Amino acid sequence: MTPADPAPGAPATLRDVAERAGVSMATVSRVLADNYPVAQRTRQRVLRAIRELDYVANTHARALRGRGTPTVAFVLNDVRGASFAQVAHGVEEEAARRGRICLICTTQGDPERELSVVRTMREQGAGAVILIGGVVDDAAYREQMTGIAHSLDASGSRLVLCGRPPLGPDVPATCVEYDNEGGAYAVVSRLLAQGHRRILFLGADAEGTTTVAGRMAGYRRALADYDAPAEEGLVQRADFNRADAYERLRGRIRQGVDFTAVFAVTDIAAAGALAALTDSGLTVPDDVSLVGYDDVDPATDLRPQLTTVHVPYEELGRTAVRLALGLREGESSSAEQHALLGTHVVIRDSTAPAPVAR
Amino acid sequence: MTPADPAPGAPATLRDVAERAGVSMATVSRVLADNYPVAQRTRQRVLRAIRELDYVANTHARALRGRGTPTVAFVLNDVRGASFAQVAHGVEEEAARRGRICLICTTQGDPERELSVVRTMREQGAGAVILIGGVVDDAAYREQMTGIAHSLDASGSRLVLCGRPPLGPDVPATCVEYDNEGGAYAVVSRLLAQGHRRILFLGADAEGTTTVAGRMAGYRRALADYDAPAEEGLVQRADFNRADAYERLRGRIRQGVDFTAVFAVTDIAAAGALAALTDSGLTVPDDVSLVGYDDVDPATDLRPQLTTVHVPYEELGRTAVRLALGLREGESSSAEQHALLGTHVVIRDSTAPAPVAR
DNA sequence: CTGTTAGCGCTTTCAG
DNA sequence: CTGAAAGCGCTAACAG
Repeated sequence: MTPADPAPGAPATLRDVAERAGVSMATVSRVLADNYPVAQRTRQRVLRAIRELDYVANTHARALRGRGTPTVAFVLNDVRGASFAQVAHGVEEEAARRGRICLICTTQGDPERELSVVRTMREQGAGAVILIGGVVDDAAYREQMTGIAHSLDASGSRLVLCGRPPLGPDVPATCVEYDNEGGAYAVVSRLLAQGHRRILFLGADAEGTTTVAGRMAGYRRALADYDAPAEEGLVQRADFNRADAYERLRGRIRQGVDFTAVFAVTDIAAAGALAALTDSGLTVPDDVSLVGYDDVDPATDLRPQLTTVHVPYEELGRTAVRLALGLREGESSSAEQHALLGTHVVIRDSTAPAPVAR
Repeated sequence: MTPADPAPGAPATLRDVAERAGVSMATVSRVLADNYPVAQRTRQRVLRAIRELDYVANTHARALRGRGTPTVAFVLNDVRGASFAQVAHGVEEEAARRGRICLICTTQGDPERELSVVRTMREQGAGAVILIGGVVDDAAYREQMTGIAHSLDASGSRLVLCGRPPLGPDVPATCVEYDNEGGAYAVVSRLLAQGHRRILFLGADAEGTTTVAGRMAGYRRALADYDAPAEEGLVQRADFNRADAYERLRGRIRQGVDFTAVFAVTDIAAAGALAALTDSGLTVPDDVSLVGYDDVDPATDLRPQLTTVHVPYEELGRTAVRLALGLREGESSSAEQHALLGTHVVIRDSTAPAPVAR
């Protein structure tokens, strides 16, 4: 074995390369960085040594020295959700375009774990930490997030809240929202304009996460504007998944159908709702109209096709990265550190005018 | 400003903490690691300084010194695919359970980018690099992967091929497959047993990726076993998405329906196929039977419900992590570095006996 | 053009 | 129990 060979099991180091090429470490470093004149012959020798030893630079040592590959951290509940996956894709895309690598971490909806993940990201030296998904917006949460925002800011990083309300004017955090409440208002208004008066809200959560709260606010505002009843009884709880939406609505229907339309809080819930309605012998939209929220791909296959609210999820992810990184690079100013993306209703076949008599 | 305060914009370092607490860096380090006796009073002082300075340890410096948070890298085409997202979830889960953080990277199906991502992961010092998704299994690919496997092995890491064929006995790589060909054989056999003879294969790709090739092999073997015609004309090309499957099948139907069943290469393709059949005035399963592959969640909403092949995607991800990390930790032996998970047919409502006459 | 040197922030012997 | 000091692998002055 050549003396310049690295120990087996351990990766080759810059020193190994230097020894094998018969040059100094600095020269190897310069060949790698390619930002300094190096003689052709020397460069060739170094490159050969690199190839022979299958050398790759150690990111950690680089990062320590200041020149680390800046990463973008993206924290979400669960990769399996279609809408969050879309945001993740937007983030990945924009991060890649800017030569950043992207770290995706999941929390399984546990705020505890969210904190620990953010901490890890800070240790990691991420250039931006993007958080997405609804949360329970209480004092404890705001305080904690504000702390994180300041910590991140102090380490030269940036907190981005995506699809969550802003923390306040003095908190150094970027906020990328979509018009959650407006989308709900628009889609429910449409139902009301079609003569529906009793509209079931399906998918209220016990905790009151921001996403659901916003959609419910839009629902309520629309009802108020049309003088429709806003009974507590028309708000139906359900967990954030298809199965629970199905079960809850089936149960509800068994106790009598006192509504002519259903506003499902997500397309996934709408899928469950559609099955529940159909399985109960109700026809959509003739007997009951149905609308969803999110406009995710899988909803394409619902029959009748679902009227829903389109959310620009991918754009949300791209914007988050753009603003956060742009800030450090002078592309965007701190005045632009709040974006509100529009939503719009997509009309398909799951709604019809309310039946005249029931 | 206290002299012990770190420069603004830069994170606090261990030295800052030490100065503020009036102890040596070593002591702080020991408090952090909690693996050495430290006097109660001293520990309290240190902890307070840590809190006051909002200190977090620098991962890179730690990694450099040997005690880095070992990461698991997961490389896939696109987070938006439901099946890959499931694998990703399995990986996340198992990695988290073992205290590893998980780095998810996407390649957009570009082999070039796959290589560069793997390289980055090696620089990063990932404990395992998990690759998933079909590939074109040619000599160039095998050679390249073999190289990567050896490189990773030499750096104390491990390459895991997930849902891809193994590279060979002498290549230090872990392989976690599912019975791709067997699943296709089983589901096509079922169609044949129901009297279907002319079964359209929908979703052949021009390149011949391993996933499609395996499913096609199962299809062919089943046809052969039942003496059914294996005409080239019954193999229909289509890209890996719903829209193309729809278009291709519509076009095909316009030229005449010379088949009684369709085997769609994925559930997503099946969704497109179902729409194409329905839009062409054909009833599933009365006129044409339809089967898919993957058993992903979104397929739940197809009507009629789709008969398909279940693939244990989440388990695939968990197994990948378990084997790769277990190897280094002595839990699994190198003999177990190949796993073949089973698949099975899930019978729902999209198939029926072949019509007697057409 | 190339080599020497001084750290980046942390852990870990080895001496108190 | 605590501190001093040596490096992990790399880059960036500073000298040749």
